[in-house]
Amino acid sequence: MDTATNPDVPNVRLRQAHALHVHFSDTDAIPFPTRTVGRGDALFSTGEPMRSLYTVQSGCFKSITTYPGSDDDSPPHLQVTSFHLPDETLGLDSVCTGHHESDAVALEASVVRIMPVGILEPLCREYAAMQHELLAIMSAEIVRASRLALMLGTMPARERVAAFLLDLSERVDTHETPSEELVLPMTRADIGSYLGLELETVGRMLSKLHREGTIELNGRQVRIVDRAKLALH
Amino acid sequence: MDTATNPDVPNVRLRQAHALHVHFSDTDAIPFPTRTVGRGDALFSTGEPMRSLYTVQSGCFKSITTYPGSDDDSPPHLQVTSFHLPDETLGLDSVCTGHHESDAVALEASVVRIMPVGILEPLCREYAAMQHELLAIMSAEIVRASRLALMLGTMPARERVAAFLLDLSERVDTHETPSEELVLPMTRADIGSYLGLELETVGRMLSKLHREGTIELNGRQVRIVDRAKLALH
DNA sequence: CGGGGGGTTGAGATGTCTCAAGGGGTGTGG
DNA sequence: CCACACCCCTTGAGACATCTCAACCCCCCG
Repeated sequence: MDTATNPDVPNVRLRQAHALHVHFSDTDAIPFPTRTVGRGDALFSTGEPMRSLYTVQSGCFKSITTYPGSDDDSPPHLQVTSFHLPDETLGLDSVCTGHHESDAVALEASVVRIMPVGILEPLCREYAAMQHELLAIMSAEIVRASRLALMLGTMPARERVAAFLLDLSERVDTHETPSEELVLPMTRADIGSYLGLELETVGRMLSKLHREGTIELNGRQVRIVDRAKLALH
Repeated sequence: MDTATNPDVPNVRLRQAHALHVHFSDTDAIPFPTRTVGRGDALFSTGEPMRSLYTVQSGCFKSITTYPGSDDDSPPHLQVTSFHLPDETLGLDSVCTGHHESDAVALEASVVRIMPVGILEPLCREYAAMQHELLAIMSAEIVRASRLALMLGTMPARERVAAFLLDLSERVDTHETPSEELVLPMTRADIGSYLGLELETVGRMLSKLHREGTIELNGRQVRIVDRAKLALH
């Protein structure tokens, strides 16, 4: 069942073992409809019945999970659980209950491809490769979420921010080589929520990395100067 | 695609929306082989090729994820990413790469049912309900991992321990009603690793809950006295 | 020109970690 | 049967990282 070698399943494209993002290569040919979402608008919201899976074509999204406050009047916990760049799939957390378990909000004007489940599941039953792809995507998502949990559980703030930058830079690469130049589409608060830090802490760590010469920093513009040092702590 | 109402998919059994654990009800009838694992032994280890999925029949496992240390000589990060009680499924993180991404270690003498993927995938293609179950289980796992990440990112130590106890008590219930009495099969260090805390902190929080009368505590024996108060912080 | 969102930086409060000591089981070998 | 070692757990005290609160800046937009 090795996706790299199994001749029965040639179409799973793992972007990078590291980044753990995949997309449906088979579906590229199928003329699924698209939808445009404005900055700050929700593609879907928690509790809505799931109708489709979505693949980002352009733009960027954040997924927000709500956890009911311990008591009724206390504010519920909120957290950004993932960011979704082009070619990545949204909505996988909803398969188990049939309802979305998170909000998907566009960080900028974005376009998604809509893959209705009514079409997807029969397709999967018919084509082994397709079924395997869907399973692989979901499995990758499990690993991704576990990695995040691990990071939140074990790494200090500085390493979290560094790892975040590295992960992002590897995911935005359109060519084979990761790009050193990136523009963060999200706020410090979004990053902090994702990393389990306060926005001030995120800012401080970015500033520190800047002062040390590991990155260049200008608002949301980041340039990775010393990738090795970034990975090395 | 609502698992509760869709007549095409009657067999998904969600134990509780909260616990987010499911099992293959269809496969109960199939005489899959079993395997016995001794306390402390690994059911599988990171990097091994995946051959099967496993369902716990009796006993308990922990999944350990390894994250390579930032530099080569520093010790790698380790974290317990989940515990697996009877009826729960192990090995789902390996579908994407075809290799196990974690170690599964028995916390006590345990028995698992072995479901070879070579049998499982064709089965899924043939039976819509089966396919849907597998997808639902994996999706549930995504939500579970995201919840864990959320908890690690936002909750203070005390709430983490409380949530852990509640989650466990809901998962061990063999009857309809959650049991107030539970025996923790794992060490404080295991719990701490899972919750992103040090073992001393876990112990202190348990002691504090005990002093407040929220739980009774005697080593690994826990009795939930005031479930409401436990949930309420 | 005023307002609001996003970002930076500082200083004190606080929660968790670290280090350390000691107690209770259990298994093993003398 | 005892002695010892080892593992697990508990508790304390100080160190440290991050959070909290606050002030200020910039920029964009109405």
